[in-house]
Amino acid sequence: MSGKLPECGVARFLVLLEGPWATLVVRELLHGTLRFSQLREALPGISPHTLTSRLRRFEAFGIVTRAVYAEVPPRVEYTLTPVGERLRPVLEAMAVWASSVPQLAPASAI
Amino acid sequence: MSGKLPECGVARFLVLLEGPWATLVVRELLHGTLRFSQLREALPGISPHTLTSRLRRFEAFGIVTRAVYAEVPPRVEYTLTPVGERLRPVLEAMAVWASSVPQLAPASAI
DNA sequence: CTGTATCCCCTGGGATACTG
DNA sequence: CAGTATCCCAGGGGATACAG
Repeated sequence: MSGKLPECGVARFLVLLEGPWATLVVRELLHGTLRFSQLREALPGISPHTLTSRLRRFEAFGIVTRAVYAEVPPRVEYTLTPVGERLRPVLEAMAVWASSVPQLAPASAI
Repeated sequence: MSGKLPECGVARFLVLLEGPWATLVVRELLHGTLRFSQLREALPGISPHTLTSRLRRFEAFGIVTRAVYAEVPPRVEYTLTPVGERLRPVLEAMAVWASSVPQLAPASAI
């Protein structure tokens, strides 16, 4: 789908963080390393299907590392790479914008 | 779709700028007021269908104003509102991130 | 020039159920 | 616990054609 997009830097960001949940997952990981179940708790409403999908993409893009610990019960931890950490200013800018626009069109959106 | 998302500020941003083209349209309008045809030229590959769809949403959210001039041929100009202008830092942050990560996983993405 | 109308495809995302 | 497997839906986006 992204093949038709202009090849600018912003476009690469948009492909990586495609979909509403992607950014929210990154946002949680900016708090530090988290396990799969911790991400699910931190993101009420997300399905395991979606969460796995986003994490796999993040791994492929190199913004997240996946550490598996052979324990019982099993433990898997996800951590942002330095490249992923560098997304922090972007997320902060989003938050700043949102806080500066308290009332935004709700159901009026098409 | 967004009904299940957490109600945080970032989520509102994500709903507004849903889809890869949305952000790119805003990016062009940050250069100043543009006509429909100018946006199409600046965004090679976008269909009129998609462009109209995004612009209508932006109007509904109040980040873009639509000015129609009853001329022949007709002229319609789109301009960012102050709220829309405030998105500039976010786009800049995205660009900074992208420029700091020259090589990002291409076809390896799922 | 500035759209609108159809029709179609793809992918994000949800629900549910089921393993190692 | 950490997923995977299916099936399904909604909406973004493209292509084409047509209208004011």
